Amino acid sequence: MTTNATETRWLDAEQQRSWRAYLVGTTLLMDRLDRDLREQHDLSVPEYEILVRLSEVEGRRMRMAVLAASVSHSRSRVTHTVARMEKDGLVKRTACESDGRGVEAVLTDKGMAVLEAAAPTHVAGVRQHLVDLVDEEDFAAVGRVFNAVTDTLIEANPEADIR
Amino acid sequence: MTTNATETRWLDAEQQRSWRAYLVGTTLLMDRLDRDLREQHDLSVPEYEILVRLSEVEGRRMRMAVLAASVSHSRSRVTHTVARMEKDGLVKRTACESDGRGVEAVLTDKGMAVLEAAAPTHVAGVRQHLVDLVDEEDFAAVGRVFNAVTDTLIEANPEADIR
DNA sequence: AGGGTTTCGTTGAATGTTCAACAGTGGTCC
DNA sequence: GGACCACTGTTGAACATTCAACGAAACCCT
Repeated sequence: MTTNATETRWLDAEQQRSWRAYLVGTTLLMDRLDRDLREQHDLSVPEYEILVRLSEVEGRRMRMAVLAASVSHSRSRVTHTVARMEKDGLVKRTACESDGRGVEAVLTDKGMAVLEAAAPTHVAGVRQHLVDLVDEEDFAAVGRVFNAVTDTLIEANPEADIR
Repeated sequence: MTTNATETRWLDAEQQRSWRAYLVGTTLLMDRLDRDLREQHDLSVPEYEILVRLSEVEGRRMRMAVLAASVSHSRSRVTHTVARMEKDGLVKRTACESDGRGVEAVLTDKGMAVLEAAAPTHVAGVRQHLVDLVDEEDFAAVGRVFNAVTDTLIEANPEADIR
C-alpha cells in the first residue's frame, strides 16, 4: 500500500483561506457585538442569548438543563451566568414542581424590558457587520454549513451533550 | 413619513435560523477542537494559532503587536498567552534590535515539534467536523462571508485595531 | 535639545469560563 | 423497601480573558 490511515489530508490554499477568515472574522464579530451590547445595555452576548431563549417559551421559564442545551453551554456555565443575571434582577430561579432536583429560570419583567431595549441594538449589529454585508445566498450557505456542524457534534455527544 | 431611522429591521425566519446555527455551531466546533488539542497535545486553540503564525514567517519570529494583529487578539491577551507558552518552552522572547520598545516572540525547536505533532490532529478535526461535512461551494461561501466581516471590522477599527 | 504625544508591551485586578467534586432527588431492579 | 446508579444543579478553585493603568522608548514639532 502507498498510503496509510495516519496520512494527513491538508487543507488546500483556498480552504485554508476560508478557515482562517472564519476564525478571525468570528473573533472580531463576537468581540464587536459583545462590546456594543455591553456599552449600551450592560449585557454580554451569552446573557442576551439566555434572555432570548426565555422570552420565547410559554411562561417565560425553562429548566436549567434545557436552557443550557439550547445555547450549547455547560450546565455549570449557565448556573454562573444565571446567577449573575439574577443578581441584576433580569431573571429569578424557582424550584421545579414536578422534579425535586429541578430549577427553573424565569424571565422577570425587568429582564423582558432589558431584552426589548437591547434587541434592536443587537440585530442592527448583526446586520451591519454580517447579514447586510453579503449575498443572501452566501449567508444561507453559512446556515447550511453550521447546521451540519451542529448536527454532527450533537450526535457525537449524545443529546445530554450539555457537556 | 411612515418609517423612521430607529425602526428595526428584524431578521426573517430563515436568516434567524442561519444566525443561530452559526452561533451554536461555532460554540460546539471551537469547544471540540479545543478539547481535542488539549487532550492530545496539551495545547489550546489560541496557542496553536500562535504556533502556526510563527512557523510561517522568516526566522520564525514576530513582533508581539504583529502577532496580536494576525490572530486578532488584544495585545494584552497575546502577552498572557505567550507568557504561558514561554513557560512551557514553546516560544521565547527576545528584545527587538531596531526598536527598544519591541519584543519578538521566537518559535523554539520544541515549539516547532509540538506544532508538527499537533497539526494533523487539528486539521483532521477541522475536516471531520466542518470541511468534509459540507459542499465545497458552501464552504467557499463561508470564506467569502467572513472575509467580508473581517474587512469591514478591521476598517472600522483602523489597522492598529489590535484593540 | 526638549515638551508633548503616540506606540509598545506588560502588569494586576476584575470578570468569565472550565473543571472536578458534591449533595440531593429520581429511577430501576430485585 | 432498599441498594444502586443516573441525573440535576451548584460550588469553589483553577484557568483564561478583559480592562485600565503604567513605564519606557520612539516620534514630532519647533
